[in-house]
Amino acid sequence: MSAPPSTSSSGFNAAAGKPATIHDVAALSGVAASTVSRALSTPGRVNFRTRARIEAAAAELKYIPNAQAKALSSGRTKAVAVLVADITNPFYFDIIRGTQLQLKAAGYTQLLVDTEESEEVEANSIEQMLQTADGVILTASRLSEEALTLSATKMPLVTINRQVTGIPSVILDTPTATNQALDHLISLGHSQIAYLGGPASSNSNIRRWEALNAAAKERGVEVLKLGPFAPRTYAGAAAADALVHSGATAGIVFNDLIAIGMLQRLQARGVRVPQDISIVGCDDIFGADFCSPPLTTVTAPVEQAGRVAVTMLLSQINPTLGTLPRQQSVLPTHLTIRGSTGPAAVPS
Amino acid sequence: MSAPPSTSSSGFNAAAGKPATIHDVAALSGVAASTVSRALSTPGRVNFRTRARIEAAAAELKYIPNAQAKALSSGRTKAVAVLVADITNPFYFDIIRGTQLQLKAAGYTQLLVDTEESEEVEANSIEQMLQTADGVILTASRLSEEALTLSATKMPLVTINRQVTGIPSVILDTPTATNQALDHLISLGHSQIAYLGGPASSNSNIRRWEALNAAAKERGVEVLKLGPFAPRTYAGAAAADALVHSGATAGIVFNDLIAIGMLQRLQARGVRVPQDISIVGCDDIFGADFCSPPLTTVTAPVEQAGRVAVTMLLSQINPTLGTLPRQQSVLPTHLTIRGSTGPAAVPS
DNA sequence: AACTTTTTGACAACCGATTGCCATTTCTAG
DNA sequence: CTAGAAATGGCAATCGGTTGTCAAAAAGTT
Repeated sequence: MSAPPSTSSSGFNAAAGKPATIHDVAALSGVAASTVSRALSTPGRVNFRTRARIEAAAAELKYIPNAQAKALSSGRTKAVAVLVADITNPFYFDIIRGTQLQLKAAGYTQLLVDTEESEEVEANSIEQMLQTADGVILTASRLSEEALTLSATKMPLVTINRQVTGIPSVILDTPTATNQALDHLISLGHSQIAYLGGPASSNSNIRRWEALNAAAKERGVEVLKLGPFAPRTYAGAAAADALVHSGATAGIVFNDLIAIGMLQRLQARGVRVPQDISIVGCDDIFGADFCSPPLTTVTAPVEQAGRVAVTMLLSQINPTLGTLPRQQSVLPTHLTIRGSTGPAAVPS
Repeated sequence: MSAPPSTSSSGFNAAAGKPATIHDVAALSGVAASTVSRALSTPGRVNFRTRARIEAAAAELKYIPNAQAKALSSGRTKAVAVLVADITNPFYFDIIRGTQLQLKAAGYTQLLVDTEESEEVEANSIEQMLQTADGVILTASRLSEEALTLSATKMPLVTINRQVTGIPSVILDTPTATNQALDHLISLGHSQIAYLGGPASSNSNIRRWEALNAAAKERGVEVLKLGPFAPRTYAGAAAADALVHSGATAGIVFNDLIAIGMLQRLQARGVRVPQDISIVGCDDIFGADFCSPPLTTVTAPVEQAGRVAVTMLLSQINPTLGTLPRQQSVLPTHLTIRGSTGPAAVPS
């Protein structure tokens, strides 16, 4: 049957350059629009032969379902928002990479949102995403427990590095490895150790310091707390100066960004690493392995954290698979020893 | 007036936990839904007092317009897709950062898409985005000129580092600075110079090599072409070996990723940089300043490229402002000299 | 005061799907 | 051969807005 150039009411093919709609497909295959919808989504709901016809028509017209219309009528957007505090930070890039990969594999779109380290922007973004996304992944949330719990009742939510009862979360277990770092330094003979802290509002920072402090007490050494420092390389200068001034021979740093900045500053000041001072970073970001000296750091599976978060979120969004969605996932970390740590300087 | 607990037809307030709609706002302020729509979008179209009432009602109900519905009826999604070839590459992160910042400032959402270095995935993604986004930014497109031109007729498009007549583009003028790099090396006494190329399908790679080759001829030196190498640090090992084997005393490398990988490999092999071999990178990515030795490289305003691309795209999407949208924007780059280049080794 | 011009707001038709409900048709079984 | 179940496809309402059209109201003119 060749298509007659019908001058009838509404042309069923995309005469204009406009993309084909479900109605075009319906017209071409001689069924109702609803049937097309069912054929394409509910496999068993439509006759085998009919479906074949419809699929052929869809292919011919290069039909691509309109995401907006789909979202409006179904309530599902097939999009997930990933909120990061600061897109400038390489740490988040690894997370984004992980979420992107996993979301794409599941056919979801990633909405990247920068909350600019602001609690307010974060809250607004979540509110906004309520309608725009099927779920949200919060990396290093600044929100209060109450606010988070409330948000979690409104939509699927997964946090990374933020633990709140009742909210699924992915935790990078850095405290454990930070304690390893402490042991590492102690075994190298260090006794004056400092912790160079990150933002006061950072949950990871608090957890890490508490674990470190407790571990230090256990081992009978004292750990000095310095900071807070902004999680940027340039803050490393201040951190380095503070460390030198404190008299400690080793520093455990909130993250690699600051640690790398410290390395540069120490070098500029003529302080040798690790001969004069040892430095331990955290995260093992891009660059930690090739800075000078290569950074001893706590390696965390950051990208994997992003992937796991997506998996948990999706199982929350589509609870079909019988398996109960995991509520929590703790990812192990480990200490990677490179060149920035060494034996404590012998007091001359 | 206190709100009576009316049992009338449809409750106008969000009795359930559902977000308020335009109808709720309309009911609460006693006007039609269309009036609410106009009050909120077309400022002068609605009476001052009425608008105030509506805005108050909207605020009270915490009304947030539904993005999907808006998109469906208006045809505009307020979203822009940014296609990157490989989200793993730090280079793209700088672009993403730039686009994110600028898009957010304009109230647009960024849809991040990884095309996995595949022409097909890229083509599909564009097709998909036709309905989902108001415009697309293509970073380092792999598509043919015809395909690009065709796509550009269907929706607003801006390319980065890809020049096709008729399509607005942002070009990072690396060739010019690469030639500076050549002069730099020549002035240091190098005469055996190699270009370590990137992916054969990369447009930047081709442009850069052509410029370099032409410049070399002008200056009467010979530049050897090696590669292609994948734009990854691990490819640096092969690149380094190839460079050493070639006998050249200096290498101009496709990008910093490879260059940094080379630095590591050369160090492992005991080849000193810059004493034995000089290396020039490209892009000045995160890490180029603190690797060992710090990398001499072509600094490109990558983040700015992202921002400019967004600006150009938006002026294409909203041609209101009278000014003609710029068709092309060439961003200057410069050579940043650090520690990886030095005088040519005197043949012993 | 009568008439024209401008504002302002409501009605209703989309946008492109999904989905509950119902009418056929087909298959199975009694 | 027919009643009843299962499979199949269509109608129409709905999602939450936008926007063209038009009537009513307000303002301005003479």
